[in-house]
Amino acid sequence: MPKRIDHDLRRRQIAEALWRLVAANGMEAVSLRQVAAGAGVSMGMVQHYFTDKEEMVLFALSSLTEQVGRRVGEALADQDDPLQRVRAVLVQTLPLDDERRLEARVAVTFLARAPVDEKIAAHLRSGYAEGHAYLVEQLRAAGVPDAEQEAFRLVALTDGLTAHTLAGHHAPAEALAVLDEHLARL
Amino acid sequence: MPKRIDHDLRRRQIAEALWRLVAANGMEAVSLRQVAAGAGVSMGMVQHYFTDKEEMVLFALSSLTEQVGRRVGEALADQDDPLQRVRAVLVQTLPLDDERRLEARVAVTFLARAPVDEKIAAHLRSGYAEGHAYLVEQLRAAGVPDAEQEAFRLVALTDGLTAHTLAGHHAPAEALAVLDEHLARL
DNA sequence: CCGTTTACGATGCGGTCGCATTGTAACCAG
DNA sequence: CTGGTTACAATGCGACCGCATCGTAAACGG
Repeated sequence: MPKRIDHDLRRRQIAEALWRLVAANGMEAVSLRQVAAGAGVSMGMVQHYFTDKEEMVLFALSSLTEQVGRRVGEALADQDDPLQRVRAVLVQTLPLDDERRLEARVAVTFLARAPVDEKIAAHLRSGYAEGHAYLVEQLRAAGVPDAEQEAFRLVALTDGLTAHTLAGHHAPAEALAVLDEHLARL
Repeated sequence: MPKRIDHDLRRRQIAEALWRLVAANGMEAVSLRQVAAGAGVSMGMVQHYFTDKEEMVLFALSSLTEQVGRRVGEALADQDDPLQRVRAVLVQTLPLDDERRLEARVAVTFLARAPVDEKIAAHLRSGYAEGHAYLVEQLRAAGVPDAEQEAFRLVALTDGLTAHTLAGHHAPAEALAVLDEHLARL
C-alpha cells in the first residue's frame, strides 16, 4: 500500500469542483477536462479516482446530499418544538446565502435530470423519502392533521420556491416569507 | 418570393422534435443533428430555419409556453368560479397525462437551466409574471386574503409537485390530491 | 425565357468530448 | 535493494459537436 493519500478526500474535492461547474454553467458544462481544471488537477487524476464520468457525477450527487444532510442535522440540534424542527429542515434547502445557493442550484439541476436518469432519480427518491418520513413524524407530534399529505406539500412548496428564487422569479426573503406564512397556518 | 413554405409551421415542427428530445434524454441530448433526425429532416434544413442553436432552443421554449398558454385559455373558457379558474390554470401544468407529461418535462428542464441562462430566465419570468397576475386577480375575486403571497405559494407548490411527480417521488394522482386539498383550505 | 431569390442537401473544418493506453515517479513489503 | 503496487501525467483515438461553405433545384417577377 504505497503513497499515503486520502482517497475519499480527493474525491470530495473533485466533486466540489463539479458542483461549482454545475452551479455556474449547468450540467452541460460538466466534462472530465472542465472538472479537472476547476479542481486544479490533471484530467488523468480525475480518471484515476473515478472509473467513468457517470460514477463521478453520481458521487458528486451523494456527496452533496450528504453535506446537506449534515447541515440539517446540525440545524436540528437546537430545536425542540416539532414545528420549528420542520421549519429548520426546510429552511436549510432554501437558497438564502451563497453556500446554500450553490447547493440549491446543483440540487435543482439534478432534480430536473431525474426524469431521464434513473440512477439519479433513485438516489433522490431515497433522500426525499427520508426527509418525508422525518417531516411526517414531526408534523404528527405537532398535531397537524393529514401529516402525510402535508409533508409532501411542504417539500414540494419548498422546492418550488427554491427553483423560482434561483430563476429570479422572486427574492430569497419572499420565498422565506411564503414558507413561513404557510407554516404559521398549520 | 419563390417556394410557398409555411416558415413558422416548419419551425414549430422542429421545435416539437426538440421537445421530444429534451423530454426523453434531457437538454444535453439537444444537438442540431439530433433535432434534425428527430424531426425527420436534414441538418441543413434546421440550419436554414434557425440562425444558430441558441435561437432554436429559445424558440422551442416560447413555442412551448405558447402552447401551454393556449390550453390554459381553453380550460378557462368554461369556468366562472374564481377558485375553479385558479385550479384550472394550475392543473394544466401538472403531468397528469402523456401530453402534459412531455410539456412538464421540458418545462422543468428549462426552469432548472434558468439560473445559468439569462435569456431563458427572462422568458420564464415574463410567463410566470403573467400567470401570477392572473392568479392574484382571481384569488382576490374569491376573497382569499394575502392574494399576492398565495399566488406565489400556489405556483411554487404546483411546480414542486410537478418536478417531484416527474422524478417519481409520488404518483400524479397524489400530486393532484395535495394541490386540491390546499385549494380547499382557501 | 431568364435572373434572382428561397429552400434546402452535402460536405468539411476546427474544436471538444469520453475513454483507453502508456510512461513514470513514489512508496512499501520482502 | 528489489519487485510490486499505487498515483498520477501525457498522449492519442474515434466520435460528435456547432457552424460555415458550397452546390443545386424550384419557384416567381420581369
